[in-house]
Amino acid sequence: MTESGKTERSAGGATVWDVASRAGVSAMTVSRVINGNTSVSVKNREKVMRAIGELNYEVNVAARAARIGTLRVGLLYSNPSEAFLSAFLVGALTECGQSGAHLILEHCDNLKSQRKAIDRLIDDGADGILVPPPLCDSKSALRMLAELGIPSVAVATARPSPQMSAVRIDDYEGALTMMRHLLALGHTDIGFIKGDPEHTPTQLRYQAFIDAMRGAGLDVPAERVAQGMFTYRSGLLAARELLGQPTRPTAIFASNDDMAAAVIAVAHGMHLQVPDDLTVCGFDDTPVATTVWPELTTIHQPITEMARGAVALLIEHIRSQRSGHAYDRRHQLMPYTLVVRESTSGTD
Amino acid sequence: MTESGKTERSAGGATVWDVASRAGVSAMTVSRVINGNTSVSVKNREKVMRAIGELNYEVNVAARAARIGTLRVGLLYSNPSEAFLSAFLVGALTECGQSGAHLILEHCDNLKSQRKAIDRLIDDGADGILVPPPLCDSKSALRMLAELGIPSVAVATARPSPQMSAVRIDDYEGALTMMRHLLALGHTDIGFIKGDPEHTPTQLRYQAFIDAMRGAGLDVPAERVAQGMFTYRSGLLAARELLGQPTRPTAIFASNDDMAAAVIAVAHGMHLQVPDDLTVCGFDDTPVATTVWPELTTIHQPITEMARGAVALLIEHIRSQRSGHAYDRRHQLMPYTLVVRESTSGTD
DNA sequence: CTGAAAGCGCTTACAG
DNA sequence: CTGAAAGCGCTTACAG
Repeated sequence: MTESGKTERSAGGATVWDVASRAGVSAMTVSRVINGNTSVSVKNREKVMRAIGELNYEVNVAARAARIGTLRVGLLYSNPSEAFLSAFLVGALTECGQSGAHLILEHCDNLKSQRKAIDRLIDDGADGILVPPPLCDSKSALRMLAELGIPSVAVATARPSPQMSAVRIDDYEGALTMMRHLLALGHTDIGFIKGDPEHTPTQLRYQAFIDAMRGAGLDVPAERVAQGMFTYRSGLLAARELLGQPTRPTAIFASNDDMAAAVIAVAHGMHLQVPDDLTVCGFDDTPVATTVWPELTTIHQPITEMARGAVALLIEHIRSQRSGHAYDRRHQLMPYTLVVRESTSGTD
Repeated sequence: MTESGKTERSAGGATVWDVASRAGVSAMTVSRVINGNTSVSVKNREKVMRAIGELNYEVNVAARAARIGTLRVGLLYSNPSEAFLSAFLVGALTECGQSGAHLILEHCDNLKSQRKAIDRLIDDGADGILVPPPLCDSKSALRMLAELGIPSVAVATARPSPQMSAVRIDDYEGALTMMRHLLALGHTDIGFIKGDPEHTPTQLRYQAFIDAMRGAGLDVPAERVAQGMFTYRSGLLAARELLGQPTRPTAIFASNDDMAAAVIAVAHGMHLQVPDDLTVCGFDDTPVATTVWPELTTIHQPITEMARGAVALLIEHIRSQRSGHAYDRRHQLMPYTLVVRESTSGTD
């Protein structure tokens, strides 16, 4: 516990001056390079980049923030599940921490409060706004943001607007991957629970189900599809509908985890063993997926990473806007993962 | 979107110099006051405090971090529920963000990896360590930390060690509050599901149940108490045990939400309506409490706030240690709340 | 395209 | 107990 440790442990320790002298340029040039400023000769830029690599230089975000003023990232949210919000916040806060930015939160419900929440965010000095679901699918919210011209990034929307940057997974491919898993297990009679029609992923996940069934030469009778709303309660109803048929499907694909958890509860109520008597799977990989028993096979949507990416995109946008550059909206696709747990098994 | 906005919106804008000139002292004295340094005359301290209030001064954490080096807060975690971890991270990251500190995570399972994880945390420059459950109840982990003499704070342990600061709720009083709710609803035949015996809150929550029953002049037959492990699955087993008796209790108090969610699932399986046929309640108020239907009546444990408090305590400890002061361990009790939702009702 | 200077707000020695 | 000076690492005008 010596006092000397304090400085020694400082991350790397190289400064813009170290990089500058090694590269044979001024600190200013180094600063310009690390901030993506274009007015640096290719030659100098390369020299600086090399020096940065050799010295293992990392910018001191605290010092930068001290000079530049702390960036404020606004988060406009309505009523996502708590689990989603937590995962999202972890990612957003982590990235903000690393960039020395502050996160400010604002909640809203209806249209009128959307307007107010956005105004409050801007009054509080938000330099850009993060828009998670379901707001990222709200036309009115997106329009307001566009009119204000404030940098914003949509997260986990399935149909991103070209006007705005977005970070998402491919919901269609994700659902297709789950279907391949079920088909590979030998299931041919599969039920599906749709999500809230207001959310953009709903249609894509359903379409993947239909396409996969057709692709396998299988019929989809109307009684194998139930409407849900992405809530546990709606899953309860949908599961009773699907399992109350004269003949039962051997598997149910619920288009999110909350509804899949409800299917398991209903199945248990009917003395059906999961997965022996009924295979169940969800989508999203939220905490409930590992809370219930058996744990859910699901598609992992990397919410935390997506939030990090969204903050990074937002900061990039704000930066380039400040230095007067044009900024092209970016649509970033993140990788999803099929997570096989105990709720799915073969048909034999 | 004028450039001028950038500076205007800066938080308040008052600096140590502003405060100093208003208080008629030097910037140094102001700095000493805001850092809790003792060597300032009472008179000057008061003058500074007044000036801070009048100017609405807030220290610029970015500038401080630039000068002092970024503080690193280590988080040593093993296998809490994801929901707990998320809520905890949100609080810890928020507080770290506001203090300009960085959070570094390290995971461990068994004893050997505990040692390694702590070493890694220290190698990575952790200035202090946060210890959430269940590690905060691990004697070996606490001993290692004590031997190293590194500032640490236990969170949500029911029996805090006097050697270490701790932030927690009163588990006994919390459980008592829930019992009063059940008793007030008219329940006299109440089942209880105990938690993992290795966790310190387990005993206290159980004791409160026993004491409340005795206090109301009610018996607690052995078959009204089942052993759980705080997991959903153990709750499934415990619920079957409790509800499989010739006569059923009218209410079940599960000592956490995961187990309470399992009780609801089992009850539904037996065609019992919750809360009409069976009242169910949990403890902790984790996301699952609002995911299941009906939503759970539970005791809200303010994990996010507790994590914030823990980080604040830790930073205070590190600061005073650095400036050579002794630091008294602090045990902070946070307020819990009874949250009444739809899973509990009266007996008539 | 490039750099020398001054400064962001705070704190660490160093004096008194 | 108190303060004048120097500096943390970076960036914003200002020159060239």
